[in-house]
Amino acid sequence: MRPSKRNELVQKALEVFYRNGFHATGMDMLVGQTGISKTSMYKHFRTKEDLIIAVLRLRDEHFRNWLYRRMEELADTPEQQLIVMFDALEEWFDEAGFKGCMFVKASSEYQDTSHPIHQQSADHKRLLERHVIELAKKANLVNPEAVARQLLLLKEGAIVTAHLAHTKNPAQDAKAAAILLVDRHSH
Amino acid sequence: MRPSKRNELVQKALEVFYRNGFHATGMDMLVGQTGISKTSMYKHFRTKEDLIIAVLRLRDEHFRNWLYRRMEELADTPEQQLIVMFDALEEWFDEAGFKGCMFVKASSEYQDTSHPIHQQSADHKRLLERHVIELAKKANLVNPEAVARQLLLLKEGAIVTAHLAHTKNPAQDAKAAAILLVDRHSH
DNA sequence: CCGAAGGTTTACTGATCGGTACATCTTGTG
DNA sequence: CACAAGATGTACCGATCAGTAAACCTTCGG
Repeated sequence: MRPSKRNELVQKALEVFYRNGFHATGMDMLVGQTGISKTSMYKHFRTKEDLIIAVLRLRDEHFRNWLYRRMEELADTPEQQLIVMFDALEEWFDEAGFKGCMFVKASSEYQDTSHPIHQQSADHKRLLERHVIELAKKANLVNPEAVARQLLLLKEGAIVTAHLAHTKNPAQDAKAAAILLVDRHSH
Repeated sequence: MRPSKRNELVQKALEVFYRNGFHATGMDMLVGQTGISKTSMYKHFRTKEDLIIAVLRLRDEHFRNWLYRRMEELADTPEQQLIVMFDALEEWFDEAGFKGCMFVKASSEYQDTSHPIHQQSADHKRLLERHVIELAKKANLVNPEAVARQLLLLKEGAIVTAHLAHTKNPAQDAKAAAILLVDRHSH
């Protein structure tokens, strides 16, 4: 079983699911869009849900890697990295195919908290939170956990709002609030 | 055509869609859960999408009425009303069947910006924004539009986070940040 | 060159999707 | 009560859903 085919499937399925939604994307559409036969898919993944979970794992890896790296590229100090997170988000919002957070959408379609897909989405958010808390600690902020959670509320709000597009630039609104929050909690 | 049956249908469909999702809820399930026959449904609504739009309209009315009223009950001044919005949200999060924002979920399942369901969701957010901006103006805050948008980012973030449940109490985190924001913009 | 192991494709399954035709029942008016 | 108008329920439509059986290639040791 060549792993390259499997990776190719997950990669392409990610694009289709992100663009089209989970329930709205049938396995037959996946066949058409990926050029991979259905039987091959079911050799690699027992069910559609298993495929979605693999897709979310890949998305988690890609997104966190991208965001963390971009934050490091845009600023040197941990304090500034927390702020430029919102510049990185703005870049993402401006990308052509931007359609909001894949994990929010996944948990919207699989709402039961105990559902593996919902839990996978929650895991992603937990990993992000841990990283931002670490940065807040490195920045020597008072009450780093609380600041981190507040910054992440701004992040989630900005993503949702950017997708619903009822505000011109949520990333910069969020950044302004973030600057205030970080400033207030620095020594 | 008795309007009461129509209202009953929309009301019950709202509950099922909210609990179960839009694509995941078939018309047959709706028949089972509402006790209303499919033909009746299609006499009132040409398509499933039309029904969903009616559901979202009702949800918009109910939710905004509830939130606005609750904010007025919990505080007297416009400035304080902006703050206690997050106490009202917390009450919502603690309700038994809480499953996040119906409009975020709708726009997650109908992603195309030009889709009527997506636009309906965007309309709801716009109406909320207008109201919060008015409050910020009444509170005599500097740059009321910006503060209002920032508060709403916190609101959206709190709702998403409460649904994904990776943080104990997003409403109070958001409230703390809101107090800071409002304080910073008051004269 | 052979043959077999294993991945791939075609063609199909029962179930369910959104939506509809038509017969039946309910209701307001005389 | 009679009767027409309109709402209702049953039974069904083709299309599509997730998932599968079995024939079909490809590849590699000998």
